[in-house]
Amino acid sequence: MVEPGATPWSAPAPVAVRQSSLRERNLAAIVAAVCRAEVPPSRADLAAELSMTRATAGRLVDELVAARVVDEVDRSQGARGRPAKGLLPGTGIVGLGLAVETDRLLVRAVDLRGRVVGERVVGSSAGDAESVLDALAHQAREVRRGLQGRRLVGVGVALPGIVDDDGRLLRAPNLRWNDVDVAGILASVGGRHRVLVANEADMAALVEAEPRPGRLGPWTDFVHVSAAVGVGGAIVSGGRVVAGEHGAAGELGHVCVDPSGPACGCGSTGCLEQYVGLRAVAEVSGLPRDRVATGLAAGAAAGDPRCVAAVEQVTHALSVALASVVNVVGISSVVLGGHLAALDPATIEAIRARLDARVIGSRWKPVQVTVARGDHAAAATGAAHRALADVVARPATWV
Amino acid sequence: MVEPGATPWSAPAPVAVRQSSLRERNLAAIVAAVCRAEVPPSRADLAAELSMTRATAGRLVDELVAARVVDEVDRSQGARGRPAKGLLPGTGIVGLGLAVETDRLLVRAVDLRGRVVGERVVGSSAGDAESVLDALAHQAREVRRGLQGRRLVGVGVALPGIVDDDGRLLRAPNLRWNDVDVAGILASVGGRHRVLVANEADMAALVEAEPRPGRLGPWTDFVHVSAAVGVGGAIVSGGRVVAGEHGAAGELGHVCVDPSGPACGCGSTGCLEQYVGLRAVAEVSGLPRDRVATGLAAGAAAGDPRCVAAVEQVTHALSVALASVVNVVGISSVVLGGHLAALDPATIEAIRARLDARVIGSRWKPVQVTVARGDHAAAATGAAHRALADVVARPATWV
DNA sequence: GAGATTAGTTTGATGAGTGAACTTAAGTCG
DNA sequence: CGACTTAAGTTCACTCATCAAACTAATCTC
Repeated sequence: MVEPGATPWSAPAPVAVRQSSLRERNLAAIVAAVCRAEVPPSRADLAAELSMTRATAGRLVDELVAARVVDEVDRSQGARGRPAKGLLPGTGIVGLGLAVETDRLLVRAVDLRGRVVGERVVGSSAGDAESVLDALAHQAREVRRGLQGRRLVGVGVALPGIVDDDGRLLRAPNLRWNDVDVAGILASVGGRHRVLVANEADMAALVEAEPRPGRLGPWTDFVHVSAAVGVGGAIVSGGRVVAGEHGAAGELGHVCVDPSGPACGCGSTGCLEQYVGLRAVAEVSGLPRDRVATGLAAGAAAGDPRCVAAVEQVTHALSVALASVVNVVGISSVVLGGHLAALDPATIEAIRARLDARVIGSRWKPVQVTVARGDHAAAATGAAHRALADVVARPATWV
Repeated sequence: MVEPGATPWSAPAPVAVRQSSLRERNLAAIVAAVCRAEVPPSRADLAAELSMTRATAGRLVDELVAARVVDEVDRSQGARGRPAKGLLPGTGIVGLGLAVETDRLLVRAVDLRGRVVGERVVGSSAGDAESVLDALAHQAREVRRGLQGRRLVGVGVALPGIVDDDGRLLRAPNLRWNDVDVAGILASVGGRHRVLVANEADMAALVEAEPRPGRLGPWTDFVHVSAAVGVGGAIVSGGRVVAGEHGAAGELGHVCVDPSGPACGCGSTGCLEQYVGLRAVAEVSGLPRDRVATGLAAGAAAGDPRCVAAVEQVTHALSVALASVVNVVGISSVVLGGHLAALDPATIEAIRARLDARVIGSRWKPVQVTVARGDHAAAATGAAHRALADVVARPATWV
């Protein structure tokens, strides 16, 4: 996953900054502050928080209001002095999120406040990439038509596979797609906007990190496991999804649990996916695939021996694989998503305890394990957030 | 490892930027450009490269020259026009790097050009932390005394253990130290400068990424394995060492190779360290510990069955453990250091090939495996670089 | 030695933020 | 009810870093 502005982190700017960069920077600071605020701040609040003068804050906010990136609302409360006008992320700015899942196509339009302002979900007829993506594009255009004068600022696409920097899907085993130019095929949906393509696990993790655009959730550093037929993952550090060289970071499904374990489609043996993927869990537990999420914990609680065995297998494999991950990336919170989000608290605690035993740093900071918030369209929401992230990061281009 | 203050320019600034930030930023851009240049650039070269005007470049360079952060040199070559004055990183700026190893204490003074301008190596009498660190501080003061008017800008300390953000060594199994306030004990060495403490693997990786301060080496994204009695590691992305929440990232030694393997001191089982650490390799190969680096490859080549077995064990364990790491962090280059740097090319290739088979992204980007440059004081050099990094990142505070 | 060429410097203009004074729109209190 | 207090927002002159362009300096070429 590539960052919006792509000037990496804090690297010494490769090129000089000029006066206009100052303004861009401060516009971004204001948008970020408005997005993360719990209550709508006034211009004066922003000036104090960002240690700029009221004059500057006022001028910049005026520009943002004109561009509809922030909205003014009445904040009539019985305070002394001239009443402040509260500022909120603009509802006139929306991002479009698209997702291809193994059996569904999703489109979501989300505004800067994180509200869903348009949605479509359709079952996908398995088929070749071109026709499935055409169907998706059609749905997206329908959602776009319903936006009623709101400003579309970008399109994100979440895919269950490995994606390169140019928006090409290199490989999606569970879709049986190889080397598909997704960004190119969907370009028409974005109009003049770039179509941002990324792995669904990264997109889902984005929502976990930022439940609303520009507003960090309770977790800013965690490893996100998103389990379905395939097991993916993402590493989030400081509220940002960590990319690998080719956006290939976070392939948790292929961390080795046991080198003498079963062969995996990836060419290796004993991969995590072979223990906790939907296919494996369904087989061991005897549950049909679409009942695993809802039925596994209940089955185990009821004493069904196959369900108990499946839960034990999941617990064991996750604790081994995640311990390696936590030791390597030094991030000690884990969020479980997909069908793993339905595990019961006792199992979660068992995983946590076994992880603690294997993690070298747990003595100073115990490992935390939680489950993802239940959003049936996390990846699509994340894709929309991804599109909106550009406005939050560089509002100057939208003013 | 924590970044030097660095207000990231690209991340949403938590606070407004003002005119002076512009200057700070552009000073940093110039220093970075001077450091990474292959030939000493002129003011005009810098202006062109950074797309600022010659006027601006000239003024900022003048300030840096006055502060001795960059030096002017004659660049008399038969070119037309007024001869340019070349610019090089200043030799008047030095960082001090300290390292505690299991049997040695090292101190190195390095200038901004990456030249060693002072060094001391002494054997360490095993002892309690306080007395060992006092001895180290004494050596450091001696080196500092020999700096002859150069400006000391910081002190870095490399330690074989886990370190927290405040410069406390939490745990160093191979030194048998626990919870030592290293930064506090060594504060006198730094004078008014902060003492920057980090894991030796991170410091060594820094030198691999940046052979000279501010100048990236051939690898900017890699996983660095530093093997000795303990096995540590560091993840370098974009030329920067990735920190975990508590600088605990990169604990490669405790990635699980086989959950049913031997117990490890960390409380887990089958950790990489139990297969490729100096202790394990010495035992399997029958070589004395201090001969492992030099004798292992030779022994295996000569057909010694114990050495062959040791090499096979190392090959197997590294390929399993590193595959997980590469899949998780999405970085496909691996640099082997410590006694692993002495493995012969055939073994390196065998590790590479087995890794390729296990890495999900290898189809698009084959895994690369190389060995570290042989620097007997990599950690101390890295610590000195770490101290100098602050000048490169924020020269304005030194002007 | 005149001319060409490029490095570096000087000078005034521009744009963005600062500080302080000013205006506006409430609530408070006699 | 009207004067006073309080705080938000606005205006305006000022500062500072960069830009643009003219100018000076030093060397090579012919």
